[in-house]
Amino acid sequence: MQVYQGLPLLTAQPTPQERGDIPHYLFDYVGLRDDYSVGRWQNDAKEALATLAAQGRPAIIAGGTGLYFKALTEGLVDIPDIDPEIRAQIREDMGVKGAAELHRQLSACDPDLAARLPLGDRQRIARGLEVYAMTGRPLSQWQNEPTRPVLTQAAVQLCLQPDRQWLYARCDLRFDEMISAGVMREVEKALQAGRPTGSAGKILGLEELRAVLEHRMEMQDAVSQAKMMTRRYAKRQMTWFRNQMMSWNCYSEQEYYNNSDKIVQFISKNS
RNA sequence: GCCCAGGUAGCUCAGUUGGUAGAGCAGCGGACUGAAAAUCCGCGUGUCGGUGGUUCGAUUCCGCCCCUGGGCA
Repeated sequence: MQVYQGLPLLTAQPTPQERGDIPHYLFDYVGLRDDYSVGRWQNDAKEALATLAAQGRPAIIAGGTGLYFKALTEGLVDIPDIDPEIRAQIREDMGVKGAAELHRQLSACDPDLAARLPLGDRQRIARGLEVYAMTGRPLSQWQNEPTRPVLTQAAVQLCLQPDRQWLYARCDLRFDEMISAGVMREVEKALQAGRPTGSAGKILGLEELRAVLEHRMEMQDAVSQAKMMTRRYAKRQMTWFRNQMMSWNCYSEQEYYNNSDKIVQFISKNS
């Protein structure tokens, strides 16, 4: 979400000052109405890494999206881009016919995928259908192809796993700080160009603040709702980290908060 | 002080004609291959305010006490 333009506060992007001190890549460069995906990010990341490598500078890749890290460490299958019309049609069908009906359709063209997807998983069902419609080949077959990691050089893999209560308190504080930093003005301005159509529409807090601007919701309710969504997201991240990044070096909040020196040492020793 | 109405899960409440209780939201666990700040799947987590009594058995009936809200003084 930090790739999007126009909402640096709401997406908690590094400040201009931070960006001035250290070059940052892949922030603030995608239109709010653009389609974006792991695939595009993977390509952009590959490019940025090559740029840094050419300069002989080390890269620090920071973020909280498990899937994006996975794309880096394991790679993605080389599936062609989907025709926007196909995509739009399937999304419309999803709204009109419902997930269960599309799941039935998926069973016909990709039984293996359908078998492992719940009837309600709109997003993955739609993905399966659009890949088949675009390529004539089931997504489950595509996914059997071997992938190549994007990260070719050895990397120090650090995973921060803070205490749950501490983390939730930070989530709440984060949103309060956004409000006092003037995020409402930022959102109002960003929405003047029209509503985000793609994944940018899912930016945490955007929907709630929009409802406030349109007088459909009280500020107080919007804030607590946005905080709740943030906490849920953090919880999902923790689940991913716990179960998908077990081989990473994990630090709990207590450890990294008090022992940042140790972490810096660890990084410099291992890189 | 008196009279009502309440005290059941973290919250808002339902319910048990007496056999230790269930919804929504919150929360917790899990999945994750191109929308991932997404999309899903699973799971009640409880001294039924306290204390005596009646009863084989009380969260439920009765007494007293405590707390909250409203009314009368």
